[in-house]
Amino acid sequence: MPRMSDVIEAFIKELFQEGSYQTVEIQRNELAKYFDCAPSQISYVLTTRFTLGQGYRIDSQKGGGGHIRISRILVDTNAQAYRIICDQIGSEISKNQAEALLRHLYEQKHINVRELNIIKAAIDDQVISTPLNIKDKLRAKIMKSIIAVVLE
Amino acid sequence: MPRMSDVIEAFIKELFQEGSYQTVEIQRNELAKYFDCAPSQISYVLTTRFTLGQGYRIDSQKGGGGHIRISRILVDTNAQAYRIICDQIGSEISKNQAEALLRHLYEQKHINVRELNIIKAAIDDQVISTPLNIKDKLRAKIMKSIIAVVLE
DNA sequence: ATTTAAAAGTCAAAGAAAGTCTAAAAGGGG
DNA sequence: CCCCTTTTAGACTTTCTTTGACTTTTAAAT
Repeated sequence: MPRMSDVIEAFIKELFQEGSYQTVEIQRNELAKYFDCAPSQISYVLTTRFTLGQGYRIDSQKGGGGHIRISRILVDTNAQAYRIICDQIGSEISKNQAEALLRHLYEQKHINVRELNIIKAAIDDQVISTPLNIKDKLRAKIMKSIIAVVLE
Repeated sequence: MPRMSDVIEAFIKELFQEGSYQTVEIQRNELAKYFDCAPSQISYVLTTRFTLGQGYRIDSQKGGGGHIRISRILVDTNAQAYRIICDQIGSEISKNQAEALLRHLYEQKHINVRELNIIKAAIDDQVISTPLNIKDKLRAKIMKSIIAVVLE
């Protein structure tokens, strides 16, 4: 059973593909009706899968004729990308968030598959598990260190 | 009576056979129900029989629609090389030893400069420094995990 | 201006997985 | 037979997803 959230995520990313838009507009209730889910699930997808670190910005308007606009952000320098990503990572980051971020770096062709796998291997949950439970902190540090290299 | 764990192990390995997949996805509760055992027994089988050293990587997702993905890495030729390197690494490795090893991998053209730098970034002393002083242990785990990828 | 209705936002509870930890049971070697 | 290791079971925890009730904002209608 595929997750609804994944389906919705894929659907929205499809919209970007078609005609290679930088911006996509949706109506939350419409989309919810289309997928037969709660409107707040659309919000959930947006906040977990279309974050700044993943290269998207959301803005929206309430009220009649309201809508949600999802924009792919353009970063012109690697330094800028680095800063945004570091902000997103913060002082700790879960496996999931980290992988979402890596997927984005891959999609943007900052890293290739092999590099993707190397990095995943480095931040793997089992690998960095320690007596103290500081996995997420550790992962954040490793990620930042590596990303500095790949955006060099 | 054959051990349940062995049966489950064989079953999962069967799945790899069918169609020669490199990756197999299971649902822990499903499988447990199928074999009429505790879900945690599935976990037990995975942690004892599908370790990195045995050439597998596990990766999972909790929550609705969650699953466990088991990937087979390292086919025979490289498996041997891998074991040798792992033995060399042991349960801990200093920064210097690690870098010597990486230099060697580089000279043997198993990794390129960029990959070398990525890996160095991951095992950097500052990066993996922890409250308890388990840097070298941590580094050993990270190295082993990454090397499995680069020998793939 | 005021009201109304049509959006989107928020938050918390319920649900659906997998993970962890420990105790008990079963095997196996000496 | 006894001790040590491996296996099995189960209770409890953590993480992620889904749902729904309630709130806020705003355009349109009166």
